[in-house]
Amino acid sequence: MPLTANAAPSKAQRAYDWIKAQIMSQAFSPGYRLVLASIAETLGMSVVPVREAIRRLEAEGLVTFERNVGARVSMVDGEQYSYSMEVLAVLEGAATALSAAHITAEDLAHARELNASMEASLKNFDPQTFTETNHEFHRVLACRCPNERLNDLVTVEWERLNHLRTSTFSFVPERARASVNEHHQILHLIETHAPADAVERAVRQHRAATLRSYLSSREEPDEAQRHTA
Amino acid sequence: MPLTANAAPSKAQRAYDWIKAQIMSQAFSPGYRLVLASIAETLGMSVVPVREAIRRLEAEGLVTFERNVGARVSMVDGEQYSYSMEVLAVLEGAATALSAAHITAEDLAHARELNASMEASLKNFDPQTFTETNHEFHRVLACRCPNERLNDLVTVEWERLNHLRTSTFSFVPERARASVNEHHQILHLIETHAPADAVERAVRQHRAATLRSYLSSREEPDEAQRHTA
DNA sequence: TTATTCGAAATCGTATATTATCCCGAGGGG
DNA sequence: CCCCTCGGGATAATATACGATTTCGAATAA
Repeated sequence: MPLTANAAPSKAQRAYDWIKAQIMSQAFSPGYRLVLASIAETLGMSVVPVREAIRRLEAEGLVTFERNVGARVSMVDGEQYSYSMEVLAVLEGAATALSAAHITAEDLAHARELNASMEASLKNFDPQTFTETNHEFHRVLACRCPNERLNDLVTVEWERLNHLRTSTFSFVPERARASVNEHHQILHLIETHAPADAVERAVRQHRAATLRSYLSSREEPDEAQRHTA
Repeated sequence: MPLTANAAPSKAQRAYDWIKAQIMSQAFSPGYRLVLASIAETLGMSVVPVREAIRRLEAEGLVTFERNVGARVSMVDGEQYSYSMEVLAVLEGAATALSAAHITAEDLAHARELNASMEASLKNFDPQTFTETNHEFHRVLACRCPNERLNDLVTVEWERLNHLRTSTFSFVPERARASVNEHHQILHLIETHAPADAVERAVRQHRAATLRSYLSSREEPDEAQRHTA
């Protein structure tokens, strides 16, 4: 029996986890060049496991790869951001609808608590915290979805959006209040056992509204700059 | 300029393409053990590119990996098959709805032709061909969807289902006729510029119906065996 | 007979070494 | 002054080598 009952995750796995963490924490921001040798040295391993880790991240869409040039953290331009938001609207809507029937009273209480916390933080608004709590809120509502595959896809899409600090609420703080109110409505629908497609519509429109806020906010900066300029 | 205008796709890429092709063509069927060294030898390369290829396939869910043991083509049990079908219903519904507004007359004609071909092949029914044409039909309807990310996800999910020859029509040939009829309805909705959510509902229910046929067909074999036993 | 231990074969995991490719700057024509 | 060509440095791509782990069968003891 290998006494390594501890862990010994493979180096490839460690590399994967580490790089992903760096990306999520914005230590590696979009466009950052991932140099195999230097990452390998930092982690005290050879380049082989690092390459494998990067391949996996590539397949997940977190990094882009160019032959003979190397990998970099994916740039997600406004267009791709919109695409991912749209996809997330669809996936999360479906996942939440499927989850609704299995939501427990504790889940609802937890979600309510999270939403209350978001409501409370509307003054002293911190986009970072707000976004995280928002994520947690939706995760709680969707987590009872029995379709594991769907859950995975929701997670991947969240991560894809999250690695941009672009989290919409940084751009559109005004959207936060409306968001909290829509959360109330979604909770109400679930609590009253509304039809699944009503839940789905509500969640999808909730996210679609967030996307619209983001998109219209990309127009205004031009004007704002024109004022200050 | 490198006169290698030819191609020279990287070996890692070649390995990826080759393995994926083997899986899709059922040369490597679910559960097949992917041995690095033998694949490397077959392709005339070392194991390193093969490992990278497998890591990418792993991230896509086509193969599963176990530490110190190796990779094998993913087994997709009935449950996972259902999950993927459900996900595909959601994704394809959304993609087709978004695509509908941009569908050209040629696209419609092409789709109609494909459906006619499916209808014609109802006698001399060949599940394999029918499934392929069915795939092509839906691809044509969804391909104008401007959301690239959504298109990618639809493709991945299709591939995930496809590498099982389980293609539902092998189990439930009776479903084929109903399927063709539903295709007519979907075409009609798109042609008459029905609202996007009507198209989405139609496509989703179309696939959900296929899934139901599959699920109920998994009950009957027991009875059939009881008769013959 | 059955359970257990030992060991060899197969295969994976990782490091190191070698080759190929790209990027960029310096130097030579036009 | 600008364009082209030619190296050198950085880095990726691949090969080879070796150590580590699992697997499985055979030999042995209960």
